Amino acid sequence: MPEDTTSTWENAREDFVAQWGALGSHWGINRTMAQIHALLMTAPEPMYTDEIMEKLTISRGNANTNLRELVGWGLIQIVHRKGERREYFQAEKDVWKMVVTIARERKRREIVPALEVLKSCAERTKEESGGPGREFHQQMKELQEFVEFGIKVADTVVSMKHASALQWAMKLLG
Amino acid sequence: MPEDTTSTWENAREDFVAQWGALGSHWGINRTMAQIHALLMTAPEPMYTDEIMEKLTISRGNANTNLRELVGWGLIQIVHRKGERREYFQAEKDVWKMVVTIARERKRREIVPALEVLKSCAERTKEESGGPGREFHQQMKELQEFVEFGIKVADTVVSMKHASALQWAMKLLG
DNA sequence: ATCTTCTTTCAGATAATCCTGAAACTACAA
DNA sequence: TTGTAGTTTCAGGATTATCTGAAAGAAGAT
Repeated sequence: MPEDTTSTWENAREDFVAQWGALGSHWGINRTMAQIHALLMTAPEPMYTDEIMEKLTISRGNANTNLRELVGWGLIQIVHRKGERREYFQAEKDVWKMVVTIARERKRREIVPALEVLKSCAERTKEESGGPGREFHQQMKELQEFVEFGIKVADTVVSMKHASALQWAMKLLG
Repeated sequence: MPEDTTSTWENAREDFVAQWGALGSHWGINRTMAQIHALLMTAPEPMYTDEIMEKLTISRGNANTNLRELVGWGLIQIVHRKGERREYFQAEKDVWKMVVTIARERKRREIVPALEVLKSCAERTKEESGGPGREFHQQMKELQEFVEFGIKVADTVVSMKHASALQWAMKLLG
């Protein structure tokens, strides 16, 4: 087996990393952060900063910032090897756990603040007695209730174990 | 009632527009596009380009581009008034329909292409007999199946009428 | 055909985001 | 204390996304 050429799985991995990065940037997630995540998701062993820098050809600062960010999201963990000082990083590989984590974080960071604004918009216009003001109020309330309901459903699903969620979804499809 | 000050509901509306814009940009949607959408969602009457330009203080080119984009997403419609040549725009106000539209478009534009890459990654590594290559293959397959399953669930939910979806969700919540 | 009103396009300007690299920092070891 | 290995920070640079405005295009009205 030639050692100087990249193996098939490593080529596929590079495509995966690139696509994950592109997907991230369409969903408001920094491309590099998504790429690091993809890299760690598919890493046979935990990796350390310099390996990641080299694989993605990015600077130390960039790698460090995005690794911290990923730790902040709870998508990767720092692990230590006995006798070694440097930090290694590993990603959660279970897809369901990953999705749950992302859902929790996005809710906390984006949905809840948006909901607060909807509530405030509804509250401030509740005295509107007619016309456009009243219509606006109704609309904000409707939107608020929809989001609150959506949060409840998401919370329920996300608190399930993978198997339960699967079973539940199968029933829906059946 | 003083006519020279902005009414309460219009202040609330401005907050809503701003927040919707911010939310959009956290989810990979151009801020202006989201703002125009918010503006039209809360417009008592269909609006035309110049009104939108003024409300959001944006250029004609920007307004036009993002209005077309919104039409492309199916989130707003062009309407004509009899005897008038210019185009008016109105947004779908039903929240459920709106969510369904967004889900359909994002699936088509982002999820399906990403799925193709997963499939290709899995396909290209199916011969890997062991070690990291095999692990990678398994992971891609798992991810692919998860996404395909997610798409099925989403399609099912999205094809429901609002009332059915609500009923179904209520049962889930217990 | 020419005018008028409205729409579209796009090159260049602007703004938002992201990245680099070097210096500062931390902590353990000798 | 000095050295070494690793981590963090952040000012300035690079890149990408977005916006402007003016010119060109379209189509009904006269």
